[in-house]
Amino acid sequence: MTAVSRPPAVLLMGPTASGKTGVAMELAARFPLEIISVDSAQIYRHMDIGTAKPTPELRRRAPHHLIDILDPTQRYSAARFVEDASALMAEITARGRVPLLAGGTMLYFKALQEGLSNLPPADANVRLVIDAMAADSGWLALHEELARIDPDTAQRLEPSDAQRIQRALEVFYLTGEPLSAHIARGRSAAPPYRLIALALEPAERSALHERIAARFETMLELGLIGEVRRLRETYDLNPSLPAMRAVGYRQVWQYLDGEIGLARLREKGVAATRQLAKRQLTWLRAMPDATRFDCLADDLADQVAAFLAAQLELSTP
RNA sequence: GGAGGGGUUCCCGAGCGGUCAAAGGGAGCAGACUGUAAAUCUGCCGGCUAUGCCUUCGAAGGUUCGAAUCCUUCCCCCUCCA
Repeated sequence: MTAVSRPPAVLLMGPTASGKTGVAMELAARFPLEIISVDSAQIYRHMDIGTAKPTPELRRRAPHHLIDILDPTQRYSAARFVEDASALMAEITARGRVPLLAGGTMLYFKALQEGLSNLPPADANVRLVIDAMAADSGWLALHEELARIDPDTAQRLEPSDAQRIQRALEVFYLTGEPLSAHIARGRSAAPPYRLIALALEPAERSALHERIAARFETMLELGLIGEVRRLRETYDLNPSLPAMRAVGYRQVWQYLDGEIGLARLREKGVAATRQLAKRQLTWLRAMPDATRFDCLADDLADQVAAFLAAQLELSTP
């Protein structure tokens, strides 16, 4: 199969508050697309305001996938995303439509494009054991332990990077083989699509910062605090769950616990969002194959649509 | 009017004669990233013609070899007594 004869799939990437949803809706109105959300927070049900989830109205106008697929008590992963997204891409393509993968979870985009090594999934029990070991002897000791069983990985990980040390140890305990050995065997193949990667980036960071501040304020007005309160009443949640560590939710959690006041909640919520956007932009810069658009442009949707029209033309000779 | 406390680098805040461009935290900037990724971690963070120089600790003087640190006056802020 030549590159051009492979079916197309569009990747719409951008930092938070860059206007991805609006562009995606506009594209869906003009092309036969189905949207696959690439968002580690919008997968959660009842987390609507803080994740800036597309409204039911928008979701009726175009098919959306991978939204509201888990309860906030559950965990997701890059590997599951690749699985889910790949299956959906195949279905959508079979329907004669084009998958539009839109979102801001850059690891998921990367995993989809470059594949993943064959590694065991997370194991809650093993992680509990490792946590207990860390509580007992400290992460420094676990980093040393890792250095004995997997020197390559230990060297590349900071002794302070507890999360990755835990994962590396977990892989070893589950498989008896060091993480680096698994990785050395390569990655799964990229999905058989002609990927059209689009990146929304602000020409001016400060303008994005203004949008972020305004949007967080809007979220508060829409009842973000109440949303988190309801989540706490409905589910058996705790602040270490991935869902409750999401930007905004983590800060509201602290507010509801009385750790911070409203002013501080605003400050911390907005700052956390800016920091997220910054990390997303770092990912984007490392993806040189993406075609870039200034997300602050007035005619952004038109620009993207025009580019996409030309690209899709190539795919349907 | 009287008695105290205080003004420190973008913010909070330590420093209280030299080892101070000034702890620590926050924010910001840059980066890393393989089943937690809206997570986790790292570096930088007054300026420069840089193993040194220049500007900075409310303002202006002064003491001292040497001051963010001591003295004087002045300008603000807070608490308390009237």
